[in-house]
Amino acid sequence: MSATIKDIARETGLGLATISSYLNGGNVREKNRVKIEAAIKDLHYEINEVARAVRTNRSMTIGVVIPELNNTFCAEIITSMEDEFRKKGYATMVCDCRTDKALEKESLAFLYRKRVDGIVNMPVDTSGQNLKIFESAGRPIILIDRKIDNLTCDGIFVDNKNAAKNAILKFLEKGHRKIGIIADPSNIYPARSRLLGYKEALREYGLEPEKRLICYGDCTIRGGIEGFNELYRNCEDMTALFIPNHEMTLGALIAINEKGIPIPKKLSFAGFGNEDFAKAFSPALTLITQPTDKIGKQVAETMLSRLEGTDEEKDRPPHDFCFQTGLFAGRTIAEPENTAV
Amino acid sequence: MSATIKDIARETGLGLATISSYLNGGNVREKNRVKIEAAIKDLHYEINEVARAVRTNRSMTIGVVIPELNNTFCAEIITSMEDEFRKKGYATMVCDCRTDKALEKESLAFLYRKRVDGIVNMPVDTSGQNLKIFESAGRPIILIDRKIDNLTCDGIFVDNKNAAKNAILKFLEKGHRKIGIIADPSNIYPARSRLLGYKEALREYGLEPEKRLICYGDCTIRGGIEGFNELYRNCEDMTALFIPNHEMTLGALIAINEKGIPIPKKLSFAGFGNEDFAKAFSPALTLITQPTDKIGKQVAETMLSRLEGTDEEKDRPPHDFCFQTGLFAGRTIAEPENTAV
DNA sequence: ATGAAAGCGCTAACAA
DNA sequence: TTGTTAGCGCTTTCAT
Repeated sequence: MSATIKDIARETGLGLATISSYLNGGNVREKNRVKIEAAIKDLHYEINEVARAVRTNRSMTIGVVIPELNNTFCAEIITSMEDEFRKKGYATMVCDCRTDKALEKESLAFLYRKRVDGIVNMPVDTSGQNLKIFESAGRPIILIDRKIDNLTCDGIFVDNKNAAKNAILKFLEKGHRKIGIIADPSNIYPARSRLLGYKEALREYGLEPEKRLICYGDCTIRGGIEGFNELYRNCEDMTALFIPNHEMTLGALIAINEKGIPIPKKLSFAGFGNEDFAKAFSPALTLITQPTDKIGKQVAETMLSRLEGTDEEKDRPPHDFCFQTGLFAGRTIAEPENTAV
Repeated sequence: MSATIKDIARETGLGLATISSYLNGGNVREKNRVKIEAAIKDLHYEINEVARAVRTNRSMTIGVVIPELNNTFCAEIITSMEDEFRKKGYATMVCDCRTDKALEKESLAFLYRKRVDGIVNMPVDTSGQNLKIFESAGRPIILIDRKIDNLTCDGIFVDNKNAAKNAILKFLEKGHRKIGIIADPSNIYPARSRLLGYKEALREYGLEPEKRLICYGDCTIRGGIEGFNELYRNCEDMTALFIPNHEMTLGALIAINEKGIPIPKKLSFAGFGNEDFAKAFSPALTLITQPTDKIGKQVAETMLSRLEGTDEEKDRPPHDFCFQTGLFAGRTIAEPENTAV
């Protein structure tokens, strides 16, 4: 259907190697360059990157497996890195595994069959088993947000412990002592860190974390709703609430509205999200923001240096990058109603 | 690096054709099937779809070009269709063109070079020029949300006129007469339709649309903020506001909050978005919801029938699908403060 | 059912 | 600089 370099060769009377050389930026006699360009235009020739890929063993594609595309954090990161990848000629194949381990495994295998040059993964399964095949094939792996042991790969993380700690300290400074949290139950890196930050902040104020104030929810809107309801049932004295995840933040807000609890009058609130989201609320939400754009760019930069860098860059030992979060100070943290306990 | 069918052939003592036949579901003697499967496991063989693609001239990839991934409407549709495509073995390559015509053109060419089997586009440029190459290569094109003339392709749309009309009728029923709208200025299909719905609803109530109540904003958060500010400046008597786009809805809410205008006491409000978003607000927002999941599934189904359907399905004349929107009835539409004009 | 061989569109080594 | 040729990993006739 479409024209091939053979067609160009025939039309120009030149050999294949000359055309190929031209296409790859090699030196071609001026006279021939003109001829080739005319033929390309004439035949609407566009290079076939699939054929090139089979020959060079480089597909110029990057695979990405994430738990939910429908998740601002993921979508923002992808937007940012896809841009960088495309600029360098790489297409991005994104698989949304719906936070399902089996689907994640399948997606990874699927992308391997597509021979992606590198893989970016925000892993649900942290055994690393499904990524081994990329490791043995020498294809770079970049992890986002979650660590995996025994796997040679770079990682891009957020200082979740500090993020949570700072938010809780804000509450404590205002006089709150009964601070609820809906934590992520999974044994993954950011989940543990966030809970750790919560506990550390409390201990700095000489408080021991209370089990009943810590409740668990999967990182979905539904998880946020159910988590809040559970917390509300068990802790009538809770004066502040922290939600360390964007989707659950949305869920908790839904549940809080359903119960008609006024924020921050009856309950102070801090969650995860971005600034625009925070400002759309009245009063504006106090939210921890994640530098998604930076994360995406760092993922791309790291991947590209593994793929196209100098030998020294390629062989550099695995490196972890860690970004600090921001805090958008809205108006949802007030003093508790009864400071006199 | 990775094993090839040659390795399998050597290990089993069989010919290439037999292995290939096995991989493609052909008949293989039981004894050989066992041998092949053992070798595959032994060598960690995974089929190389790039090589297969160059041979079959089918890359098993679908290209998608959208104006913004960071846009719930787009992200939800992609999530839904990517799922369907992957189930059938197709990977999805998404390019976010940042609502930039030049970048869209480049993305389309980029994906053509990757030889995607079909292209899904929510076009920024509605000239259709950039899609012609897919048309002549016989690769199916599916348009989302916006029409293009003189292009043989299917389209999946939303009944925007009705959506807008219904929202405006809600306002009118409550007694509102000064209803503002922040419209999309572009001359594209859904933009025009939404404005048309606005006007139709007013005329049904014997009202002539007032120019000063119609303001324009590009479909971004910033556009929503600026649009509202302009409207607010020019129309102090406005009692209701309709925003026919999700991003601008967020922007308008931000601007409204900044001015401290209480909703719905001083201003009734309706916008675009999804139910979870609506319920997170207090009071819950009245929003028009779009059936993104259905849209995504329809895109995939239509594409797959063009790609793998019977000859009759492949040659069926272009078809437009149109979905109805929903209306989530929140509590942001109240009676205007001064019904007695 | 299986094997031999050609070829998809391209790159790369070698010669000229 | 350019042309010839081989071959990337696979599928696909065509024999057998």
